Parts: sequence; C-alpha cells; structure tokens
Amino acid sequence: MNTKLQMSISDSPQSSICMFALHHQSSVGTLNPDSSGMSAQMPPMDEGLYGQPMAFPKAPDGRSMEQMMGFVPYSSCLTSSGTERAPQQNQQDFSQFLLPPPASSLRPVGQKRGLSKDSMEYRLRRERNNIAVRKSRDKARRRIQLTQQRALQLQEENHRLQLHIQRLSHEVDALRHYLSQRHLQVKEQDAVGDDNC
Amino acid sequence: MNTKLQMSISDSPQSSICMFALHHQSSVGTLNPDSSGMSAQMPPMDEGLYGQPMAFPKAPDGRSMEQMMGFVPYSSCLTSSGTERAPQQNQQDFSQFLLPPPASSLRPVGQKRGLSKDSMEYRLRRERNNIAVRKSRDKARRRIQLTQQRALQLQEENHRLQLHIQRLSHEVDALRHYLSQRHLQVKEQDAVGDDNC
DNA sequence: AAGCATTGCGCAATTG
DNA sequence: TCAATTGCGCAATGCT
Repeated sequence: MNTKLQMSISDSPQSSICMFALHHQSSVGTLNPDSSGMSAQMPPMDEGLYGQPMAFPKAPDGRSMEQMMGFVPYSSCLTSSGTERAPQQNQQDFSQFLLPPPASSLRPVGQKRGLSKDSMEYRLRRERNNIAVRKSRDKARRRIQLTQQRALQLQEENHRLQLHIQRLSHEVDALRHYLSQRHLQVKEQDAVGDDNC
Repeated sequence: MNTKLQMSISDSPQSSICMFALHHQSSVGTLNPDSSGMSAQMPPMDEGLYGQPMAFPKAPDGRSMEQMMGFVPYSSCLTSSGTERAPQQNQQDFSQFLLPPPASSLRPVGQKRGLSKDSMEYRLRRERNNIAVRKSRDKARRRIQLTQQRALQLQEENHRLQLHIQRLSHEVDALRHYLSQRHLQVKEQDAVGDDNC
C-alpha cells in the first residue's frame, strides 16, 4: 500500500557514491508512478497494520533489506517498486547506481537540485525547514491543548446548563401545581359564593 | 553556541562509509564554519524560539548517547576528514567522540548496547520500535480526532441546552404572569363577594 | 533486564 | 521559491 519509498537516506553525504544514489532516489522517489496511486487511507486496523514498515520491506527471512544488501536503500529507489522489493530480485544490477546521474537528468548533477549534502545551500535549506518544523509542531501541540481545554470547558458549561434546566423544570412544576391549586380554590370559592348569594 | 552536533546517524545502515559527515555538519557545523569561535552567524535565523535546535542535551559533556557509545565506524568516517567537512571546524576537538566508551561504562562496549548498526539485534530492535511508533502515533491521531469530535458534540449539546433553558424560562415567566393575573382576579372577586354579601 | 509506549528531532516529500 | 505540513525512522526516555 503505502508506497512511501521513503528511504530516509538522510545523511551520508560523504562518499560521492552515496550522493549519486541520493540524487537518484530523490528524483525517482518523487517520480515514482506509484506514489500518486493510492494515498492515505488508513484502515481501522490495529495490529496487523503496523507490521508493515512499507519503507524497507523485510526479506522473507526477516532481515531488513538494508542488512541484506548492505545498502539496499539506494537500489530500492531505483527499482521503482518501492514497496515490496521482490525477494528474489537480489541479483539486481546496481551498476547504474554507481554511475553519476546521466547528464540527461532533469537537472545537471551539481546544480540547484541534487544539492550535495555538504553544500551550504543544502544546510541552509535544512536548517530553515527544521525551524519551520519545530514551529509547526509547536503550533500543533498548542492547538491540541486548546481543543482539549475547550472540551473540558464545554463539559463543565454543559453540566451547569443541565443544573439550570433542572431548576427551571422544578420551578415550572411548582408553579403549575400552585396554579392548579389556585384554580381549585377559586372554583370552590365561586361555588360557595353562588350558594351564599 | 549551538552544540547540536546532532549526529542523526539514523539510517544509512548501509555503507559505513557513507555516513557521518552530516553528523557533524548538521546544524551549526555546516552553517557556521566558525562554530568553534562561536560567532555563529547562522543565517538570519531569527525566530527567536525556533532558532535553537537544542536537540541532544543529554550527556553532561554535551555528547549524545550515540556519540557516547560511539559507533566507531562512523566516527572513523569523520576522522577521515572525509569529504569536506567543515573547513575551519578542524580545530574542534572530537577526540572524545572518536574514543570508544570507557570500559567503566555501564555495559561493556560490544554488548547489548553499542549495538552495531549492522547487527541483527539492532535491526530487530529498530523494526519493533518503528512498529510501536507507528502504532502510537496512530493512537494519538485517533485520540485527537475523538477530542475534536467530542468538542463539537458538546458544543451542539450546549446549544440545545441553552434553547431548552430559554423555553423553560419563558414558560416560567408565562406561568408567573398568569398566576399574578389569577391572583388579582381572585382578590377582586373576593372583594366583590364581600361587597355583595 | 527487557520490551512496548511516548516523545522530540531531523529528513524529505508535499502542499499552499 | 519558500514556509507550512506531514509521514517516517532514530534514539532517548517513560513505564511496566
């Protein structure tokens, strides 16, 4: 399902080899046809679901791809199948990854994109995003807190309103009762009056 | 200043070669070449609050646990001057990070902890934790949703209760008014009766 | 000691 | 182009 393909290759900026892979990955990941496919639909599942890492599917023997390949992530990027890397596919040809991105790539290797992890540009972007993320999460946390508080306040308010309703209801009952008594009284009185006069 | 040094050694289980630079570089390192000097000109990182990463405050000496435990391989990468790492940062003393944890550590170096990222044990732990994390976040998401729904329901309920109160209040008013009229009527009648009799 | 649950964080992909 | 979001894995820590 989720064809995340996330690869969090994150670091490893160093070896040029890695970099290539990264370049690949980024672009491929994004392009990944499947990505558009299905997106977020979370089944109500509880258990079974979490078992699927979706990112680095494990080998049948339970080993993660990383372990098996030693560097699978990159390959997975290539193999567009994102999701379930065929277990038998071990024979994959990685030579392509070892080569620098073809000049035909959308963006020239050392350009804007495909930013080397060492570039100042990259770090600036990352740092800005990290700040934005912290800010966003802070905001989310506050929003959640407010919602919880609001729920509590509403609950209290609710209780107060119910008590008020109870009081008013009793009052209405009392008034009605009194009125009915009064009614009888008057009737009686009327009757008496009639008799007397 | 910012002693981040984040090391998100995270992924890149693959080639030990690939990982590390980032570690250092991460925040300040890369951005602020002069890190040691502290002039940290970090870009225009205003945002007062969010500008501070304050990530791994852990160890007293500022080292993160990962660092403390030392995954030598990665550290070695660092030493390799590898790549490009901070040009001026060279003066920083990372020797502490390069050394394996003291034998006096709670657990022997090659033991449970200090798990090599390549060990099956490590991957199993990670995978289990990833599953737990997904589950936990799913739970949190549901909890938040429920809270929001509850707030909405309470708000509606609240509105209904207020309307109810309004009706009851009017009813009370009406009854009282009627009663007062009745009261006058009776009094009047009484008076008339007295006169008549 | 061991294991799941939480939480903060950075990365990368997306969204607006 | 760039900030805001979002899903994810990692590691530290909380909680049994």
